[in-house]
Amino acid sequence: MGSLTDRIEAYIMRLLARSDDGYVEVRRYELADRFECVPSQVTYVLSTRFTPDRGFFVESRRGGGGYIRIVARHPQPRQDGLDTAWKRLGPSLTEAEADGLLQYLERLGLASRRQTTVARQVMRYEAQRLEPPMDGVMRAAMLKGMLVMLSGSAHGSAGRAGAPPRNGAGGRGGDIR
Amino acid sequence: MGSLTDRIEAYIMRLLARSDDGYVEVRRYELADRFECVPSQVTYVLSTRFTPDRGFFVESRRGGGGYIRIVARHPQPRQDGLDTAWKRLGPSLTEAEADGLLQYLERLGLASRRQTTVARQVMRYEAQRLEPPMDGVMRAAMLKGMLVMLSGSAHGSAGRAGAPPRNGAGGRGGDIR
DNA sequence: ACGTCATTTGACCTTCTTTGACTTTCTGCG
DNA sequence: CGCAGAAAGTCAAAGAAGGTCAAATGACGT
Repeated sequence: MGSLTDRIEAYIMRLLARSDDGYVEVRRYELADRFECVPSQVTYVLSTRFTPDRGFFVESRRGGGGYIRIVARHPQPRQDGLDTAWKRLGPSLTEAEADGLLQYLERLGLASRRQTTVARQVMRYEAQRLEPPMDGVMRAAMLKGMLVMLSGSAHGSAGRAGAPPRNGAGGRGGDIR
Repeated sequence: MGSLTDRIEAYIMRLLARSDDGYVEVRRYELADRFECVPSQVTYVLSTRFTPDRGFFVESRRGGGGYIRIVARHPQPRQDGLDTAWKRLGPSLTEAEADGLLQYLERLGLASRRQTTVARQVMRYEAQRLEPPMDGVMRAAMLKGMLVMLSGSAHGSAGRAGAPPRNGAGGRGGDIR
């Protein structure tokens, strides 16, 4: 457990959580050195885990004094993160979009790993039996239901979140800037 | 009794019972090794015993550091009326049915007045802009999302949202299948 | 015995991770 | 300007899991 990639991801996540600007700068070779791996391993982690899809942006410079800057789109776990979530919620969602939202909720500590996992699975299961236009509506609706529960206190609400997740909509080539 | 499949199933069940988050992660080859069988035997057990309609979801990842995660929809066997609620939940719901379920949740103290009210409003609003076959799907999905949040974290009361961020390493999300 | 359904196995496939050789960009300095 | 050195980027091959599928075997009911 805990592949190299996972450990590096966790490390960067920790740095991000600690910084209050919502971004961190690292040296590729320093990371590689700390984790005793080849530099390109770092590139791999960045391109598969810190994608725009998951709410991150990566910027870098080569040459002397080069660096890699990782910016989190949602820096502070804030209570009004819920509003943001509602705003990101349209009438229909693709699987990737729904996934991004679930990860977002988990990062903010609004939903637990368990909850997001179950939600993801139920969505999959249900989507498979629905015709194309409907699956998106179903995903959006499920998310809405989840948000509704988060928005009110019944007794103790949601569980707390665990560690930062990852998952994948297969980070396509790291591209760009 | 005592078929290989049964023993592996029992073993996983035990792991699940012991975990307090309602899910466990295993390595396919480790299980195969422990039970001295081929890896695909494990796949067989999972696909015949840990199915969605028995209340389980399986998520996995290939490649280095791969794993198989088994999640129980109801961490605590059958607490509250959650299970009943899931059963009453088909692929589609009329407004009246959805309403009945919301009342049911409220009666059990699983959802607050505020939550059910918001839910009802959102459903109304959304239903109005959907074509006939879809509104029902939407209602059912919203309820599913609500139930997912309710089955939150293992021990009923669970953590309070907004609890300490903490979060270090360890995260491993997963792909879904 | 015979047919059917559930288990076991095993050969082969797909996906994710790790490595390493080679390329492209920058910065600084003659 | 042009070159050296410092970073970071690319890409493809090798390694590590897990998934599939169908054939062989077993269990059971009629």
